[in-house]
Amino acid sequence: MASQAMFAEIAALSGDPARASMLHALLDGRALTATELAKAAGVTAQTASGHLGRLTAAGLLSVEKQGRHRYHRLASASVARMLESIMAVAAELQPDRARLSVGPKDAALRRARTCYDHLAGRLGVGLADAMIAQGHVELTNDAGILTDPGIAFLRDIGVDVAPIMARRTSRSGRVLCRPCLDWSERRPHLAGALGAALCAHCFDQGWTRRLVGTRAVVVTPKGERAFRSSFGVALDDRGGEVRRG
Amino acid sequence: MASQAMFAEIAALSGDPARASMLHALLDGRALTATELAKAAGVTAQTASGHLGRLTAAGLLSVEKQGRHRYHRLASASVARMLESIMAVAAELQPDRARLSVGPKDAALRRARTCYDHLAGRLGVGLADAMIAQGHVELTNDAGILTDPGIAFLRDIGVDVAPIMARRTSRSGRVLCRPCLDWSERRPHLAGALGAALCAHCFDQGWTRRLVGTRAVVVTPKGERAFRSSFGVALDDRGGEVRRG
DNA sequence: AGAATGCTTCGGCCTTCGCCGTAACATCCG
DNA sequence: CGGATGTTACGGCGAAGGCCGAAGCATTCT
Repeated sequence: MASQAMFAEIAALSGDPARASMLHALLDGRALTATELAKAAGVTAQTASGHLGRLTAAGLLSVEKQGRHRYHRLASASVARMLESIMAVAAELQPDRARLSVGPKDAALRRARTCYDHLAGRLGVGLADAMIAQGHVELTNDAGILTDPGIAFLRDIGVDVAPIMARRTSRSGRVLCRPCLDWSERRPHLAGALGAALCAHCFDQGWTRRLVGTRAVVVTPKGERAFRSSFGVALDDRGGEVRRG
Repeated sequence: MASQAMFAEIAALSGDPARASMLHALLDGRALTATELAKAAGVTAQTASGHLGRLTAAGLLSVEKQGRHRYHRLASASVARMLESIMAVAAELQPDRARLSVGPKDAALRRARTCYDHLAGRLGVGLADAMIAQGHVELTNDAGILTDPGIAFLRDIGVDVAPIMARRTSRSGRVLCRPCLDWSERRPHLAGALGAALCAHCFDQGWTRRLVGTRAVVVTPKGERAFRSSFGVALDDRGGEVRRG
């Protein structure tokens, strides 16, 4: 089968440590330069250039030329989903001891991060849990549904629901959404159009801010208040559970 | 990050052509012996043994000893999902010309095959489409929902709905189901508990039968009648579209 | 017990490929 | 127009690992 060779090629490209680091860095959906990616992977610019060339030639990355910079990004959402699914397996196979002995950078990532176009980590799972508790969404590991009160809620807090509504089913008009297994929390959070819209809203409103050079995001004081008042979510700074009020 | 190394290891393991062939062969959910997998990968038994040892050590496969045979299978559903997601990317990146120039084995695979625990190919997509048309399920690329008439329908034709009903959401009791992007049809078919139950029923009733040494399945005459009468689905043998009556 | 089958281990060959140093090309800046 | 910065091309080094033949266990069959 022809696609079998393609399969192996894609997996092999993702399987080199340096390239894996680059893909990992790109998993937050932003476009990064070759130099930034070289630093992320811990290799020289020449080596990174070679890797990026191969990833782009295969179609996993797309490049955008801007002046003397070349911005690389994941070619499509399906590539992001593939990376997520590999991470899910990695998390599942990861011995528990390795998950406990991690540095402060990991702690920040586990607290809140972006996952291509939506929020993940304790924040992402916490927001999902809050919306479930309030009857705004229903979620399983396999699928999810956004309820009418949930649509009203999102509209209330100012989320642009148009891209979400565009995906409702043709027959009943119900709004389905995609869950994404959180590799650090091992529970589903909101992905798909809903997760993307919610994430975009958080950045627009200044509730969250990206940390440079990492996929981690910080919750601003304004965000703390908003998440508490609108969602009833408070993130414990000392690594504990998410609390719902 | 510790999981980053794990990520690269998993992808690298999946990225070798011989191992990719083995994983591919195991994607139908059955357990195969080392010799069968060696033949599938086109390598000698010694080489296959080495590969299988590495895949098992990493946790991607699980082994079951039975007499002088050792049966290998995918370790978990998340591994199967990962493989599917890589295939989805491969299908997306595949140039169209390569998809047209394929042999008869590919034709059989595209007509009907298993995808870990559910049906795929034109048959899988056709069944999904039929259930959508009759209002039994609603499906998007991201998620799906099984309607009350759909539950009744499945019960009518004798499907064991218990494992499906066990997954309904806690609040409203709605039954969500997982779509899976079909790499040959590029459209979603039914996966998750619903897809697994439906697939199991097809084999139980003798509607479909596995072809030895491949993931392809054949539709029996009895199956032809059942699919036509219960689903309104007829598969065109000459590679055309699925027809709904 | 002896033979056959399934699988694994070991040793050696050989290709692949990741890496960097050097150097060239491209773009922006003063 | 030089100089600085970002990126790519080339060549060579070295390690990793895939492959097989030969041989060794383990299990089953006769």
